[in-house]
Amino acid sequence: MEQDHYAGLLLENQLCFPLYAASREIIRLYRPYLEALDLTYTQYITMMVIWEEREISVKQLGGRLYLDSGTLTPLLKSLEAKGYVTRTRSEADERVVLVRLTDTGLALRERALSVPAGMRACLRLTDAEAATLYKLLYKLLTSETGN
Amino acid sequence: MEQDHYAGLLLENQLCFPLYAASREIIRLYRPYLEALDLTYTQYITMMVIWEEREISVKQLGGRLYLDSGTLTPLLKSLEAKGYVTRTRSEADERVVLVRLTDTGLALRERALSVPAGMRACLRLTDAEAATLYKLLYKLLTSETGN
DNA sequence: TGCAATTAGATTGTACACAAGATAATATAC
DNA sequence: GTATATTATCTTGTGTACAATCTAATTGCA
Repeated sequence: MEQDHYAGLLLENQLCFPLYAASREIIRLYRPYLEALDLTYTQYITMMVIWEEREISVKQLGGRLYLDSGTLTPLLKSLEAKGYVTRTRSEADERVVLVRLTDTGLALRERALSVPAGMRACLRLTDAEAATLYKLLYKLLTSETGN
Repeated sequence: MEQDHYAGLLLENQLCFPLYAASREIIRLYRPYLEALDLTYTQYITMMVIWEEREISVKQLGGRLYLDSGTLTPLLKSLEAKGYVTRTRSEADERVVLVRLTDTGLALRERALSVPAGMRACLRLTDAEAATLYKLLYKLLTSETGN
């Protein structure tokens, strides 16, 4: 009786909890790999976008990463202090701050090349499972904005 | 050529990123529901375990939630300040702090009953998709500890 | 043109996460 | 039985997250 009534509030019946816990566990697994690059996990995924784009505004970066300026501003200042990027106001629109990859930042990409394979080896999922998980996570991520 | 070489470092080819981003998005969706209960998301899942156990040590709580005392100590002090739990040293072992549900904390459970259904309505996943996702997330969560 | 609305970014304040180190209590080895 | 190791928790410091607020620049429109 009571079990049924409160079953919805049991941790083991939540979808959010394994999502939250697994996310933190994966980030924890990245730590040793990323420490060698002097990057945190958030800095790492930020660098991924910058490696791809070479130059991008804070706003666009936030759109890609689902992060706002409150998180990105200090993070980008830190990446700038490490010498991986520069931050300059756009001349075309002074509101915009453009983040640009430096040579040091580009060189870091080479050293980061081994990270993804190392991480994949840590995860005990088959390729099919990983693909299914990937699809479902993106469905979650892109579907709930309407509410 | 270059694309292939660096494909592993593209954000869109990461499994970790949608995991991380979806986790934050779901927690963001919980916010309006939990604000009415004066709980953050982490406090909410902590209360779930305490509602279930009534009394639990900080260590056991950390095992259930994958959180350490550095996170839990201030969080539990905050829950204590709100009147939902008490924190007392175990008499049997003075190293252990026992967290106990108060009457106020128990009453909060009633008000939390509507949260899970409200959240499920926000997620546009079928029951089958949710079940698959749940299974894969727990596989991730429980399988990578060996490395 | 001129001004209200919008936009991009920075700042502030609160709350995690978590590594690293400290402290006190208990268990273990000898 | 005592020295040592282990354990549980707390504390400190760093780095996110994110809401709310602020500022400055740009856009839109009457």
